[in-house]
Amino acid sequence: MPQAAGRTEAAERILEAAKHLFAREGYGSVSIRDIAEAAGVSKANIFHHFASKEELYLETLRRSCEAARALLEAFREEHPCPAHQLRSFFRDDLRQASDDTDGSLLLIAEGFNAGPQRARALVEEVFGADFRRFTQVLAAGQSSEGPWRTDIDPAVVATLMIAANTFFISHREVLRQLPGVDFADDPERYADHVVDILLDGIRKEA
Amino acid sequence: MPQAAGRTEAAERILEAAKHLFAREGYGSVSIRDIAEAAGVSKANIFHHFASKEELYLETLRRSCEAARALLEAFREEHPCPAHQLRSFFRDDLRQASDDTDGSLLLIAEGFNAGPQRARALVEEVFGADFRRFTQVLAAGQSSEGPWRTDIDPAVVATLMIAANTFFISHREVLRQLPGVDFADDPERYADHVVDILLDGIRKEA
DNA sequence: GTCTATATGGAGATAGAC
DNA sequence: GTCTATCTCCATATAGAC
Repeated sequence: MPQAAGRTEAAERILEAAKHLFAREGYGSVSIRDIAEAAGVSKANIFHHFASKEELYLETLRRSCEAARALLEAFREEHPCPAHQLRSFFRDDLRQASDDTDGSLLLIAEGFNAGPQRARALVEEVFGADFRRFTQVLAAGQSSEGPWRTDIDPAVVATLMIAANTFFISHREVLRQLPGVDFADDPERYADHVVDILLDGIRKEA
Repeated sequence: MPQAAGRTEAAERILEAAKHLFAREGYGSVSIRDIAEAAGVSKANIFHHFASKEELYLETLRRSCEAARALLEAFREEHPCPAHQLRSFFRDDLRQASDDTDGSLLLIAEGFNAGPQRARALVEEVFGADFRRFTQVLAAGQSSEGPWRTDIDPAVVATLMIAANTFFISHREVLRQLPGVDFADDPERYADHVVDILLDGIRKEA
């Protein structure tokens, strides 16, 4: 029962196991033996399907990129009110990341301290689309007669949202341990809180 | 010329090299040989000073924790206005992280997808103190007659600030590649933009 | 304290039978 | 396509001379 990209069923299991292990342990800490055991195949079988460990890793990365993009497309939904749009976008963003935690961790880890080449590729493949989505709705809200201040840099707000998402996904357990945090397992509540703050700030209306 | 904790000069060089490599490449991808070459000593010498690779890693981690805490203490400075305090705290936070990028990367990577044990230790050693600093100034600003809204959860704001810091440090190169981002190499400008948004939000004053 | 030399195991990868 | 058996190399770690 071959899968999507013409992969055999075993190859799929290998990719699944590899993705999970790479995401959780990191490339260097995962051995082919680990992956073989998790996937229920022999080591040699992995090299039959993939040229090298590096190639296997890159394939999991490619798939996670594709999945992220596909989910992003799926969530697209327009709404006239910019504030509503921002909230809906950010909720989607967190939901997508939560729906594919391993894939998200893989992408975040890949961007972690990456060099220019890898960072550029990542931005082109995933972060950039997300970022643009945010800056576009922000720019819309700032257009003439829009409801938002024009002295705020949309890039900063978009960065803040991506940072909020990234931290929530990659440091979940740290979040759980922080005193007074009761939203570590409720992405939607977290998302709403964050958007509330971004919209109106913490200062009282004069 | 022995250093602080009674370490010999070579042990210090080893720790320096290990910290840098672990921070940049990740534990699993760094070999004792790599560290030995970077430090200019033999492999055996490393095992003379440190019981194992794991122990060496843990020592770099301990030191980064200490350094982070020391820097945090050093920056402490009170100011009557909560908004000023928040800004000053967040600037300090980013400056501290920038001043010891390797140490910060080490701590962030350690928190990345950590299990409960490691996450708890990290929160007790570093993230917790930072988090508390933020929530305290927030709570102060929310006290009766304080200038801030009381319907905002201080924990969310603190999380947002730590997320903003973490992302800035660990995904710097991604930031550089994002379109319209001109603050990737200017922590203070980034910090000020972020605090401006947190204080007043992006919505126009009605 | 520092080194060279070495032990031992596991890594990534290949050969070849089925 | 899948396996067992094997190759080679490099990993962590130790022994022992200086």
